[in-house]
Amino acid sequence: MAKTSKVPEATIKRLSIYMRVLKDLEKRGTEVVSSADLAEICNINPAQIRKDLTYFGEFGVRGVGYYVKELHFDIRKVLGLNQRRNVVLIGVGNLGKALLCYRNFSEHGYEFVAAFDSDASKIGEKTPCGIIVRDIKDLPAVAKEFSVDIAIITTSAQGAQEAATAAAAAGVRGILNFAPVHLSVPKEMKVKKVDLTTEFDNLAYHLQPG
Amino acid sequence: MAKTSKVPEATIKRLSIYMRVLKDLEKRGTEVVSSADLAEICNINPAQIRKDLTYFGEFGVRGVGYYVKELHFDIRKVLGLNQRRNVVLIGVGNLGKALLCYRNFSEHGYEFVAAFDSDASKIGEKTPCGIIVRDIKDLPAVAKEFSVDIAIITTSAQGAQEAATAAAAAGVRGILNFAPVHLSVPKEMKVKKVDLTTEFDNLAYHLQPG
DNA sequence: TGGTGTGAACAACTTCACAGCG
DNA sequence: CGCTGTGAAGTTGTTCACACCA
Repeated sequence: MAKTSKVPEATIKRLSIYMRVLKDLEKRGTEVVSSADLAEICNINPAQIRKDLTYFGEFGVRGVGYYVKELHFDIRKVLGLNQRRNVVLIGVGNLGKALLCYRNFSEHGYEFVAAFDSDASKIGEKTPCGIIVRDIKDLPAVAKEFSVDIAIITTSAQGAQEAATAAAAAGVRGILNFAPVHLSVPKEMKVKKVDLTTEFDNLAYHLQPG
Repeated sequence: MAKTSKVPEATIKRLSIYMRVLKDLEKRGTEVVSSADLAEICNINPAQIRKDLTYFGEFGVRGVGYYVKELHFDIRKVLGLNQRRNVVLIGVGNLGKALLCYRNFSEHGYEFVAAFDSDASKIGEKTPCGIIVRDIKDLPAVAKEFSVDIAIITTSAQGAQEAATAAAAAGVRGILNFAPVHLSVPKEMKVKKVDLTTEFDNLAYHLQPG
């Protein structure tokens, strides 16, 4: 199996969606699911689903479909979700505080181990969820102690590049960036950007007549 | 100008990014910018930028570049950002509360006019930012009073479809969905999905060796 | 029979390369 | 001369259609 010939980024994104649906189906006791069923639930073309899966192996049974439990397990493995991940957050503003409290992450195996800010007046502050804000200077020590591999950046646009550079220096390898700027990082790192204002602008565009 | 022959969704997304950069350049007093300069800042191919712009007109001057102020104005117009937009939020959990406090939205012309929940115990509660949680049943009245065109859904996965249906019935035309489910809506509506767990999973995948 | 796995056709988007113009 | 605007080429991702097999 696993001939990683060249997997589209979009496929990875969808695998994560399939996984969530499978988790749900498993909880409900569904044993078998076809690509057509999954397609219906996710609103994705069935052929797309089959193709996505075959990038990583042959998980289905012809004439039957996919065994839910088995496929769920296999996708988890493909995505590397069989271990919990330690996460830090940099930039404890409103959005940062909210994400620290967002329980969903922990349920999916992502654990906040620390939060940082460069604003001296915030350091030592205890966030609603019980995490204490630390000086960004402590990041390398924390990253080493907890083996942190993901950083969430929720600083202002101005502070984001500095945060990314600090994360890179501390050995963090993945960044989820909420600041509205492009980040330059070493090529072995992976950055994903979430740009909420862009999403709004996009809706605004489509709201226009004509 | 404006021959809307068929604009890629990706182009709209990028226009929003260009706009933010132009806003910044304008503030700094830069008068002219070339596609190469913009490309550098946004980390996008220059030809891509020129092509994106020509979907909506000829904004540049050959041999010179683009006048920052002018282009900024023109893109705002294209995106339909010359009016403020009223927004409601449905589902006042942690994430919902945080978004209500997120000042950035207001700075970009998006104004929260109300927040809703279906949980009776939350109704009447005042969020940190001063918005009072209302019964979801009041949505139609509020939508009519304020001419709401965008709803943010931050309910649980279970509550999301119901929220979307309510929004649709109230005449809302755009949805920004943070719940991890596909929403069925009338075809004249536009839904954008923000899936934070999927983003994490994506990072986890890339963290794997090999 | 029914649903997977997959090459081949198709569609969408990106980049190149250069003509055209200030 | 330099940078935009753009057809054409290239690349990437999606859908079709059907062979194949439990």
